[in-house]
Amino acid sequence: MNLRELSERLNLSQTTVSRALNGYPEVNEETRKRVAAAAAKFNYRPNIRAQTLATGRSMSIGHIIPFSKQNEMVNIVFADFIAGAGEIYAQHGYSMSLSLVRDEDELNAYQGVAEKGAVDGIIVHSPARDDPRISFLSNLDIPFLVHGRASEVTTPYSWLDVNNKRAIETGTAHLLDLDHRRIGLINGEERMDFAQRRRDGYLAALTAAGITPETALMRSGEMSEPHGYASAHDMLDSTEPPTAFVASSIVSALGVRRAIEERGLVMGRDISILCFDDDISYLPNGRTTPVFTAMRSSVRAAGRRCAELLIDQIKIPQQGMATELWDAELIIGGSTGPCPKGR
Amino acid sequence: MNLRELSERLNLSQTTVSRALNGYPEVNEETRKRVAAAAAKFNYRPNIRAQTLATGRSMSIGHIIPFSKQNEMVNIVFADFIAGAGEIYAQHGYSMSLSLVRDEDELNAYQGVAEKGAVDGIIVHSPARDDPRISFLSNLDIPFLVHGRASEVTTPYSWLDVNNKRAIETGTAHLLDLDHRRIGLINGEERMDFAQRRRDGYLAALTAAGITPETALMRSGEMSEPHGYASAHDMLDSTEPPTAFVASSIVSALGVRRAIEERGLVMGRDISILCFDDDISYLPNGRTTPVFTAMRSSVRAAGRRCAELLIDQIKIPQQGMATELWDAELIIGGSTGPCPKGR
DNA sequence: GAATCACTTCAAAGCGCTTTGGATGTCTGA
DNA sequence: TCAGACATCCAAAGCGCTTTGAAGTGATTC
Repeated sequence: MNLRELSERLNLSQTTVSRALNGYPEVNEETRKRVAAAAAKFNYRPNIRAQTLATGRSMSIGHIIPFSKQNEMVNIVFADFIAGAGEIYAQHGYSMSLSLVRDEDELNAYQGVAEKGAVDGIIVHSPARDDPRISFLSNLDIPFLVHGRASEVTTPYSWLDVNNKRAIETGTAHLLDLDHRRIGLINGEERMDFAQRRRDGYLAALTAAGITPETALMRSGEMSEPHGYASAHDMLDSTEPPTAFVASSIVSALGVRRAIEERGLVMGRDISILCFDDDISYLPNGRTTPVFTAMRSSVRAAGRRCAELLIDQIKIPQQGMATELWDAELIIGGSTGPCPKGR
Repeated sequence: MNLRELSERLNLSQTTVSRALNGYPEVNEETRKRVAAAAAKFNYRPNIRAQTLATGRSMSIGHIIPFSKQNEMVNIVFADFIAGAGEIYAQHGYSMSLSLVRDEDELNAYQGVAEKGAVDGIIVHSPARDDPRISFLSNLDIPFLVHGRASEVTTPYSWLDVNNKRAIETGTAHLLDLDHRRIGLINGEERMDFAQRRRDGYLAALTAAGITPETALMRSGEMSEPHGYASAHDMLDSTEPPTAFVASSIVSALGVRRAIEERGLVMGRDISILCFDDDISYLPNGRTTPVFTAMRSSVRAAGRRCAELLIDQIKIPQQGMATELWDAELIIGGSTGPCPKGR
């Protein structure tokens, strides 16, 4: 059943039927009801492909995931992000188009997707410090929004980010307040902008407390359980082991905890852990009493907000760039405590 | 730059240009080269919306995620699955369309997406035992493939599943071989087909060994770390605690481990854990020496294969239903050992 | 009674591609 | 010399919708 058939059955023009269905004012209320009834009766649904061709809008938002970064990207955090974004897309009648492309094809993919008119807007994930995608997309004349920032990119662009530096600075300062002096950092890959900023926050807090950072206490790598474990394991094996850890994600924190407990040490008493908590739905950090003391910021909420901002931008293109900086919240859990005496 | 413009510059008809670009034989090799050169020069890309309207194919596969099941669906496993599927989609020129819909709208969403012609095929995730989506989609005349099975659905459909029953039966038997007699089961939600089958496998193994199952030793719920922890915690508190656990996912196993270690018990010596391991990329179960003894089956590989099967079905609709049953592999890790004497 | 207006409706022209059904010219073989 | 085969190319008709520009009503106004 298509529009022509439906309009023939109703003895109306396609114009009128289309307008009735799309809520245009210039159609008699009675006619509109007749049309609506017939549409329901014949189970008519406008063909979306024809619709997008006619309107010039695809009603879909693109997310492009590069392959080699896959483990970083199609990850635990990404899943929650798209859950949030998808919620908003649904509300506004948009769908989400995911494409996975080989790393070296990524820029091409953006271009392809934009010029082929497959999507109305693009979300850029996990930017690196000097991410080429941003200036590339700027030249492409398609609305896009970055989840995160790219410090070294100078062209203006829309973004939403957590204040990673301040978050980790606050978290580290909290450990310092508990008299910890040797604090290990287990960071994400530092070519990622957020990881770099977190490192900056860590360094800033130490420096403010008059402590000289030690490279032996700073690790970076993928935010996985084994990497958290291995990093903590190494540091705890050293002659001057840390008394506290800052972990860049709850997944690495799980690994750190394992390394601690493996030694018969008690988390929160013998060794403290503070981590960044993206408030992931199925790896929750405890409901009433959080397991880990953490800097928390919901990535799902970020997904929702990114979607809103991007849709705004698509609807009203002439408006300027949108930028939003969120602060993470310090959550006190059971994983931190005062530095044991004499250490 | 569109087809008309391009063909005018080349002094050729749209037909010829289109055919040249799409590799049809009835075009002179020299002409084809001219066309290709011009297309590259003017950076021409066919508008995908026009293309899909003209061809009647949308070149995209739908994945629909219901809201209330979100925590089950947009989860750790789902992320890896779509990573696998997306890889294959990219190879075949398909894109993936994700939509999140409220639970009560889900059937409508399938219908909408199918009848509006938004996608060429659909992947159904995490079926329940009597999943209404399957017969619904069967009536909708659109290719679809279920990742998992729905035991109580009688209409034929295409699916790919892991032999969950056999997997957990094998795993439980392994624990029995180690002389464990009290084995706790920490399962997923049993309205899900896979969870039911895993329970069946657990029961079958116990029964075969002449052991009467106890409801006190069987839990089901979301496959999260806290649920794993809480379930194990409870069971270990009972008067006759289990000496081994079967966990339905590596995430719940992490919780079980926490409950064990919290008591100062050693995993693999005092208490054994066997879990189902979906071989998730960023929660890997150890590389050379697995942390957990597990029944392993890669969900990413399943995603890849599901995509292949579905694309096949889209390309050759007249072929019958595709079904594939995969066996999980027993991986011996450090989390299991013989049952301590006298227990 | 003519002119104006608001309210409805419609025919037809796109949107940018693919594909059908020729048309044209060249070449072959009898 | 001419039918048939072959190789190339093209005009035009879709695909199913939206939207422009115009037209047909009565009702209202002067």
